[in-house]
Amino acid sequence: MQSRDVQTIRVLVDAFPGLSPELQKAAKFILDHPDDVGLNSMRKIAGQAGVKPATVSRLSKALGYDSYEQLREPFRQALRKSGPGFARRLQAVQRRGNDVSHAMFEEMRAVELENIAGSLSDEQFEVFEEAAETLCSSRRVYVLGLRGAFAPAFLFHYTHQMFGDKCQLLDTRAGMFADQLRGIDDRDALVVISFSPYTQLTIDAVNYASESGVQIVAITDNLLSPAAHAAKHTIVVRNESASFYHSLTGALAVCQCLIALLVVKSGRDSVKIVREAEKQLSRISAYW
Amino acid sequence: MQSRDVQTIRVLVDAFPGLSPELQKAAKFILDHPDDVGLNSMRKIAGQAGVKPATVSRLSKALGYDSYEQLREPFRQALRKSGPGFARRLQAVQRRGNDVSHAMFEEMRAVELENIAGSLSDEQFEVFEEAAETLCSSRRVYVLGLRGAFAPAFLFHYTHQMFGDKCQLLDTRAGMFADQLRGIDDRDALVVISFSPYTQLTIDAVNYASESGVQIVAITDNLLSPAAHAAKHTIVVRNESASFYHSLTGALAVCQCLIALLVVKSGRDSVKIVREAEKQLSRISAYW
DNA sequence: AAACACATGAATCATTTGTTACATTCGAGG
DNA sequence: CCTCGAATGTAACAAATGATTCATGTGTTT
Repeated sequence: MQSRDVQTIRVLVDAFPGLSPELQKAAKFILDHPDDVGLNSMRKIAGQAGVKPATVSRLSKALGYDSYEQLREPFRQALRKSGPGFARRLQAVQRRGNDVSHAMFEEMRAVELENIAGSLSDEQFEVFEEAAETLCSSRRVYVLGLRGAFAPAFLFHYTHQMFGDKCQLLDTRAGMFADQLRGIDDRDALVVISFSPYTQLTIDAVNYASESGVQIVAITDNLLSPAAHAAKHTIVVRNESASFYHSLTGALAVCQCLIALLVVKSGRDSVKIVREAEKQLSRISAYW
Repeated sequence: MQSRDVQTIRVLVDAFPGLSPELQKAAKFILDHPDDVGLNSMRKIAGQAGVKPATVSRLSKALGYDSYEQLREPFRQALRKSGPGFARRLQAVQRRGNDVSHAMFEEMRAVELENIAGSLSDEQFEVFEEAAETLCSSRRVYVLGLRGAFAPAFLFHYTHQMFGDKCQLLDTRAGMFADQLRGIDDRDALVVISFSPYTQLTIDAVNYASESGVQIVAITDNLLSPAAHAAKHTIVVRNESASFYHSLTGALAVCQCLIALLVVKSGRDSVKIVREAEKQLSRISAYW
């Protein structure tokens, strides 16, 4: 499962038959250990391949590259998990002279795809799992998201409320914010969604909740976020944007995902939930 | 995000509060760009982090490592796609009986990626473009989304309001719904977000707006949707879900994209908008 | 205000890295 | 046998890297 899509590999295979024995030895090692090429120095590669450093240098030229660095670069890019976003961004900026809107459109799509992939990455699955566990076993679940983060917070609450009544959405309406937190303790959980620049009120609420022993699930943009400081579980969301404000697509996806895991853990039947909800709603003629 | 399971990251987060400002700057960069740490030299890291090379060296010691190489090693291991990292990943997945959860997690990611790609498809770009044009030239922009669709509707309004004051979010609070639509005519536009099963109230509002000659931009799941019936522009959103309720990720992405195009069309400077908004917010100490 | 600890920056050092010029080896053809 | 030429090894070089030392700032305590 290595980096097979490096174009250098094709160059290597094609040129292989015409190479001298020592160069072939070096080439074979590179084909067998592409990851090492991206990570180690030329001398290390040469050592592991049982070849002199100069041979690797010569191989680079023999393949048509100017230097070992040129041969190495594609392998390093392939190692990156967060794709070549920067290069693509630069390209998009350059094209902005021609068709501003369409270039931006394409860039936004690419960025949003990376936001999703980055936010729902396998590395974070365990955190999702544990967070869902915590939320499942807690008495009440409070949800807090202000400003832009209110959108995913709202959806979390709205969806959670469809299969359970222990979720409460915190908001600032009518200045009743603090009242909503009264009586919370370590049997409760708080889902806080906050991104830089962090809202003071959110941080205050998190600190208060933390002092009350509440289990906190932070959905934020950074492990060092003040929202994550007192959190038991921190889900890091990617919120890059091609426009002027942070994207909240990743946060929304995370919320939906968390809810889905929560439903599974609670042992509820998903289909049944929808049925019930729709039946109740149609009774009050909410549907078309 | 990226390779989170590097134990160094925990060390970094734990030690962070006790670090000096410059060391924190370096530490933050490492947390934000773990891949780069594995790939680039200390001097490159320092340069990108806006810090002197010596600072990164000092950071290594401050964290308890003997050298930068020691701090770097875990990141390099995490980058390898084969080798010990792969085994560890498998182990993590196999642990406990969370196969079901993990399978669902992976499916959700895949589905959400398709939702984004499908909603922000090239075929729809023209509709985006024209819709943005309509919204840009209209007197007022009303936004309507009920139930789950309220999340993207809210974000649309919230973001729009940052660079213009002609946007109004329609909601059902206090039963004042109809009052908000009073006085609209063909100089106004309505962004309606609605998915099956369509809320009756939404459809009623669309019909009323349509009779008033309002330009309607429909963000919905189907060209035949009742919300799209009277619409001038219809953006079709993909809202597949691996769980029990429709995904709204695509709708949110669409809203963000629409706003971005709107900003471009209005000729406003994106950076300036953010500056102004942040300045105003920090003045009322909303930030941390 | 003085003294102090500490953080930061600049400069320096030894080491490592990639390249290249040169020497050596090896095999084929006269 | 010798020579030529390519392939390979060796060594030397400049550039870059990481660490360390020293000097300068910066804020705090007495």
